[in-house]
Amino acid sequence: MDKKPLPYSLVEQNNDLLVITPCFSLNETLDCGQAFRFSPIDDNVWQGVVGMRLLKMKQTDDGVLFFNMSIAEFEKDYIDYFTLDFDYKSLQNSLKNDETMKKAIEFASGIRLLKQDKWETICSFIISQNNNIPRIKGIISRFCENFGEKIENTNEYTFPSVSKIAALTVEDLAPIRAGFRAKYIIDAARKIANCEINLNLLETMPIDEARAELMKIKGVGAKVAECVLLFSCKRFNAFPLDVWIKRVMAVLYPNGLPKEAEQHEGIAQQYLFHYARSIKLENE
DNA sequence: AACCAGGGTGATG
DNA sequence: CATCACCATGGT
Repeated sequence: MDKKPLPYSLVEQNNDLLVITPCFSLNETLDCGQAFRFSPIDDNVWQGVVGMRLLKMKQTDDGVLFFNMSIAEFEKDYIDYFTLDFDYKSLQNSLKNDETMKKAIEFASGIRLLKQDKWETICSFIISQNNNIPRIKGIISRFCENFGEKIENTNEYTFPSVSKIAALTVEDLAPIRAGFRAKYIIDAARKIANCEINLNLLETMPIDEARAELMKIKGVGAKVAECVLLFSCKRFNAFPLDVWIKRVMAVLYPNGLPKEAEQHEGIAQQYLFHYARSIKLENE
C-alpha cells in the first residue's frame, strides 16, 4: 500500500517545535468564533488553555512555533486538535471551483477546524447563545477561575470538570454572570455525569442520532448541537446555521452549497462565516 | 404558530 | 444617549 505523505512536518528547535504546513494561521484559527479560550499576547503570539496545559504559539515566516513542546507531546495531543492530518490544500483547491468559495477562502485560507474537548464545547456554545464574543469569553473565563484548577506556574485555570459542575446549583454559578444560561450548564453537566448522554459516541454514531443525543440537554438546540459536532467531534459535515450563515446562504447559495463542499460543509461554513462578517465591515 | 423573556454588553447612529 | 444586535432556545 502506498502511504500518502503527511500534510505537515515537525522540526524541533531547542525546546520548541516548528510546525510546517499549508493553510494554518493562528489569527484566523483562534479568532474565528470556534474557540473562546485563546488570546493574543504579543505580535503573532497566542496563548490559551487546552486540557491541563497552557499552550503558547507564535506565527513565524516558516510556520507555527509551539513553545516548550516536543515532537512526542505534539503528536500525542495536538495533531488531532489542529486537524493537521487533514489535507486542507486539496480541499481548498477543489472548493475554489466555485467563485464565491474561492473569494471566501482567499480571504482567510488559514482557518483550521479545532477538535476541542466536548464538554467544554457544549458549555461554550450554550453560553454563546444570543450573546456576543467579548461577553462569551468573559463568562467562560469566570467559569474557569471559579471552578477550574489552577495550572502550575501560570495565572490560568483549566476548564471545570463535569463532576464538579454536576454537583453545583444554579445559584452557585451566580459569580460567572451567565444569566438564564446557568440552568442549561447545570443540566448538561448532570446529564453527562449520570451517563444519560455518552459523549464518546458522538464522533462515530450516525450524525442524526448524535444531534438528537446532544439535544437531550436543555438549552442545546439545533445550532448549538451542530457547533459541538463540528468544533469538538470532527464531524466535517456538521453545518451550524447562525444568522450570518443564513444570510450568506440566502443571498449567495439559494440552491445550496456547491457539490465540492459535500461532506465538508462545516469547513466551508468556517470560510463563509468569516467572509460574511468581513463583507459587512467593508460596506460600512 | 408567532412571539417573547432572560442578562448583559458591545456597536451603531 | 437610546436603541439594536448578539454564532438561540424554551416556553407560552
